[in-house]
Amino acid sequence: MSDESDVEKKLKDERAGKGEKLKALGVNPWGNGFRPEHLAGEILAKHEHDTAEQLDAAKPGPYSIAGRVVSVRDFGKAGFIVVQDRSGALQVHVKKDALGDAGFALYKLLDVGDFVGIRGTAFRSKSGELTLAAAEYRPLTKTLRAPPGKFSAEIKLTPEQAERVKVAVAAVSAAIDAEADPAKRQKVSDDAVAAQQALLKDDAVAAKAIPQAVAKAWAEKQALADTEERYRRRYVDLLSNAGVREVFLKRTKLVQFIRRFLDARGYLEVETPMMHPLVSGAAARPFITRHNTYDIDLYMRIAPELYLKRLVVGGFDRVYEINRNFRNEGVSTKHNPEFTMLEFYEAYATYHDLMDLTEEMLSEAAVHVTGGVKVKYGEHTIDFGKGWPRIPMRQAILDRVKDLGADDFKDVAKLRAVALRKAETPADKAAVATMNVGEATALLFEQYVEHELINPTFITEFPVENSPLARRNDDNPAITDRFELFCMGREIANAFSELNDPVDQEQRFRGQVEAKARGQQETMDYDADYIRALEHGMPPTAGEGIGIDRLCMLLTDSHSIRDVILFPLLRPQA
RNA sequence: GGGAGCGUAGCUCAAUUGGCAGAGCAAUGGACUCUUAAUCCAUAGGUUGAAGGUUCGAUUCCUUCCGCUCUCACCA
Repeated sequence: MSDESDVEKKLKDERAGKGEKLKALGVNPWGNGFRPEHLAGEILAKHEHDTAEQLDAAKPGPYSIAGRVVSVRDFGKAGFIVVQDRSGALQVHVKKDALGDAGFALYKLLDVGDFVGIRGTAFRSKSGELTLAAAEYRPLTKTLRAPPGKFSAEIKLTPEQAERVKVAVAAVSAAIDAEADPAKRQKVSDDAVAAQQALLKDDAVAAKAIPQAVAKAWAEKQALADTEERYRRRYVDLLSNAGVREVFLKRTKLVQFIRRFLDARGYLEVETPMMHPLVSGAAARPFITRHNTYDIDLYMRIAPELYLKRLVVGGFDRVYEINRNFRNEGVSTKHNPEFTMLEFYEAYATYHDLMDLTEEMLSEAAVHVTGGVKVKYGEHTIDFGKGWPRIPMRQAILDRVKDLGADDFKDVAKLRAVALRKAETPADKAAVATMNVGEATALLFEQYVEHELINPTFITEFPVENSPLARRNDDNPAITDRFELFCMGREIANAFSELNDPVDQEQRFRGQVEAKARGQQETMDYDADYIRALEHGMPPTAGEGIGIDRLCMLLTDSHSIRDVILFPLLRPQA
């Protein structure tokens, strides 16, 4: 990770030297102009069921593909290489007979990781793998740096087979890890593979996949594992770890699904400012940036909420935005300074309608991204199947704190006393001592309930104190028409019927300004223009925000937000 | 910001109480025209994250710094 070592320079020089030799043979090592007409995955699918004899008779093709060489097995005057493009990986057989002396000399200058173009016909190798017999070999890009360790190629299996193979691979890995002597590991591995294959003899395909899967597991282990290097040089991580590619493909699928889901319901996708003159829409500390010509400071947005609601005032009564928010706060496995948020607003809907919508959207998203409503996350299985519980916050607390009664929610002293039981530091205890009923209720929820909510659960009836933009409940002015969705002990969504009473909103803004004056850092500014917009009339509206990164973590079994963000923020290296 | 842990060859990892820094893969040279973690023979590859200290001797013990991971706090 430090400066380039002599070894690194030497390895690079060796590859650069092969580039020079290519030039001497009349080939630009970074040339252009090869236009592949087919994809590896396409060719594999087309001939999936063709036998070796059928292919020998038909000689289908010629096909042309281009991609990165992820594996080379050389036999002197012939060799097998595996070429990977965006669709998958296809084996190619090169031999001196077919390419001629000149063409074969180019192949001899190949390094793993280079890009090549291949033209040839399809056949099945003796071991049954669909392979392209290269009639033309074109070096396309010489790579100066070797990929880290082994590439891992894709293997196609049904989910059931994949699960059985996974169990078998785990057994083989355990056997290998138990053998301390590296020299004996090969034999241990062979024996374990044979044993696992015997167990799966009822499923020939799965049994056959075991050695490949073991190889893949081994390759993943040989590939880039250093977390820092993976995050700093994501391109290397992506090109060497198939599992990482899969996670980000799933992320894209998730976002595409959400767009289609909302588009189909008449929502309009919009883009609102990322640079705000005021801090608004959430309780968070902002990044400050500067515009030179206007000579003003601006805040990177912490939420798009007030702009989206202005659009509802303007008549776009179903809008959504999927975009970045920026919060100048701590970094952790669950927090990145910039993160992606879905916010959507629907006029004439209530927060009850949004619970229905959310349940539908996320259960369908789970199926779309993972193939089913039951999603594995670490030790747990999350069930996204519809019928999620909807529990008022106070009820959720009462269910778990047995010596608390419904009437105690009027008694701030009693609430503080219960909260004190879990307050550990002196600072926590001091904070509890000054809390009002709403704040204490919210704290009790965090202390006793939040972490226990594994399957998706709606919590409703939030105290008005920490909901400055939400509509008051008609029957109980102490609570708001709001819910948050919890899953795996984390907040996934936050929604409420919007406050559209300009007078009430003005008072709540003033409350925020006063809190700021008292020294509270995470408050909203007074937004006079937003009040003015409400004075023009916002129809009754419900709105919701969903953290896309965290949802993506749940659906991809990722345990750090950095595993679902392509380029997470890291401290620059000295 | 607090606490705990980690950093050894290009990659993945070893190194006994503080006693000659090793292995597999990758690389280099050679053999090999159906391999798929190809195989076989040979070779080379290191400022053990950085700086300082203790010691006859430090990858190992101590201090400081850099980076990362986990965790707590703030937060979504």
